[in-house]
Amino acid sequence: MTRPPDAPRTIKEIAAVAGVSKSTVSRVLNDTPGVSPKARQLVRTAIEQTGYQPNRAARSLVTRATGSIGLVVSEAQARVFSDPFFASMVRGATEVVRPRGVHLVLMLAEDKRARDQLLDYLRHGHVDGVLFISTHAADPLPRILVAERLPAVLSARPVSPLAISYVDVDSVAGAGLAVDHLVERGRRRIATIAGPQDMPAGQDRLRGWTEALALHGLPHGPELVAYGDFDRGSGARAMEELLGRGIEFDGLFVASDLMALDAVAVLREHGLQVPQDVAVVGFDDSDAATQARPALTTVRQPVEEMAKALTLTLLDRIGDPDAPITSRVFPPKLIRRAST
Amino acid sequence: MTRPPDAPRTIKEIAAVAGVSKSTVSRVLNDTPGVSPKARQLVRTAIEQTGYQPNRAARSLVTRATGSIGLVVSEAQARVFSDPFFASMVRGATEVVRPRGVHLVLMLAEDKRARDQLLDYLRHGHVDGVLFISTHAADPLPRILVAERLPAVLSARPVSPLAISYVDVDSVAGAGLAVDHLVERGRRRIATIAGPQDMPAGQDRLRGWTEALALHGLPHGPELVAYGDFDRGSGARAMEELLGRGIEFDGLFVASDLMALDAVAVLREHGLQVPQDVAVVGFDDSDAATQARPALTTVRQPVEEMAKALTLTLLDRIGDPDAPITSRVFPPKLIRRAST
DNA sequence: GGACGGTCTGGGACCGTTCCCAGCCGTACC
DNA sequence: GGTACGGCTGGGAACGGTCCCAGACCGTCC
Repeated sequence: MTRPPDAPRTIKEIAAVAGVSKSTVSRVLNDTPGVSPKARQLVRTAIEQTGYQPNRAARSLVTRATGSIGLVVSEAQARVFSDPFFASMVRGATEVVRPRGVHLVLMLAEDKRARDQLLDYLRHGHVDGVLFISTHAADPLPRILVAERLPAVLSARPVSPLAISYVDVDSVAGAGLAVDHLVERGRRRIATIAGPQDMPAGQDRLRGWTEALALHGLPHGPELVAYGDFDRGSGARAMEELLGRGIEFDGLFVASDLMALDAVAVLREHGLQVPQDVAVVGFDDSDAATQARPALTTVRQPVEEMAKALTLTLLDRIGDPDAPITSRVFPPKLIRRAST
Repeated sequence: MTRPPDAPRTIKEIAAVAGVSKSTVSRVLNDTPGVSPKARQLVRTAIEQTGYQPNRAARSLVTRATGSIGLVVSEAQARVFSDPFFASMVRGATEVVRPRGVHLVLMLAEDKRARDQLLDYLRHGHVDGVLFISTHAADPLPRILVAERLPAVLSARPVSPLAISYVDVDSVAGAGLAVDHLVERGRRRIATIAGPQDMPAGQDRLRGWTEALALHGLPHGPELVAYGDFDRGSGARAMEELLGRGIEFDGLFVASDLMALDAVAVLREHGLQVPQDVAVVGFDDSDAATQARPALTTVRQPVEEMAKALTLTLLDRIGDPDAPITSRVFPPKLIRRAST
């Protein structure tokens, strides 16, 4: 396992071992055509035997690329990390990046000062591209990156149209799945706790709820809607508000798991049973949803697959800055559990 | 804000602007003595004006250092990420690393194959050192890194003695704080749900409980102890076990917040009120502890401060491979909430 | 048989730093 | 006044790759 201390460290030494010139070794390393099969094989075995790996710095110096991409976490709070979304995102990105020898550099932009520093940093070519992770709505960073012509991609659809590739889950369809499931379970009056309406995810999930109910010919008036901000705490307030209106409902679709768990707790405090009195469906399929009692029925996004697609898109764009913008919207999946 | 397109990109151009040689510029950049105050100032303003930043690759090539450290996450599950510990760790490390221009490269080692690849990678000098994050007990990676003489530090005390710097919280003292607090609250029969006894944190927290109770002259026999594995789910089993023994207790110290939340749920299912019938103290001060109902009294580790200390230690060691091993144990703090 | 074209090869300039070394200048001392 | 020495400076050789260019070699065609 351990490499002998005199292992070749340079392309020159590999060339000597293989009996070719360093140019040929370089060609083999970069899969450049115009090398005879024999020479190619010679170099390959020499590399194999010696466990040689090219020097990143030397390569960077001439290619002017760093071989690393920034994983920019732009969020005031630590929320992104605790979000299971982040873990899956990292895992997916890592899987794409690892075999290509590209590094994932973690960068935080928690406040304005940090963001300015980061920007200055990115501008100086410390990374070849940026994988942007944010659940935050009005983040100015993506727009700036696009303007700076730095290859970048987004982990969710931006609030306003932007010349940037992103991946997202089909939130409208997801909300539809949730509603269909509740209807199938015999629920006829289905309320919703929606997310903030200045975020695409918030808008789409509400729209999905509305459209699906309309399709079923069921009520979907504003009296059945309360708003939260996706986060813990806001779900409880929204639930109290809904209950305070004195309207009846036997089904509830909540635009995020965290708010849904809040809602379940409040329902319980009011003596209502889940799912007997009110069946509840969340969104995200977070850890908390699995561990809750009762376990939460929810809508899952294929995050890891999305992360892979996103990372590939970024690498494409780095390879060719004029590569077309290719955003992909993934289909969600309903995860049936005890809350419905 | 935007840099003019003709901004100096090399040390040579800065030298021309400042009217000195590139050697002098290099000296100023590296804070090498032997530069006249006048020349130093000249160079400083030239750099200031032009927004010049040295080329990492060129520097790396000659110094044989990469200017980046690996943030190795060695954990089978995504658990590390959802752990608030991770978020604070990253924030602390970032704060230390950013002003020094050092990069944090995120590396996952989820399974054996990934670990082997990672090892190969680390050996080839892709990072200057490793900041190791793991809550897992028997991880072989730290030992290997030490053997490979790669500068590395650990985010917790290793299971068996190892020539490696680490930071940790004083778990014995933390458990003591919890017990003292329960006693102060008038509790006299205090049970515990301990962590796994093959992990330092598990051992120490149990020892702290035992010693504190002994000091107060209160019972601390094995009938008052049940074991879990720190994780969600195991706390419920342990709680059932304690209750099943039919012994009496009015206080409970649980070695992790996640297990504590489980325990509270089980107590409730058995018709017991928290804190009236049983006062409960957890450990970690996780997000979940704040959001629980009732909010959980718990023991907090100063994670961010620990992360900073740890990162500084690593940087020291990178600067001087023979720097002494300096592990630090931080004092915990009791966070009083509604569960006691 | 020579001109030509294609495939493959090797030499060497270059990327932007660091750092060694030689040389400059001014001062202090004999 | 010459020498020694100190602080300060600049030139240039590395570092390990990529890639341009020139040329070797071989087969084909007129």
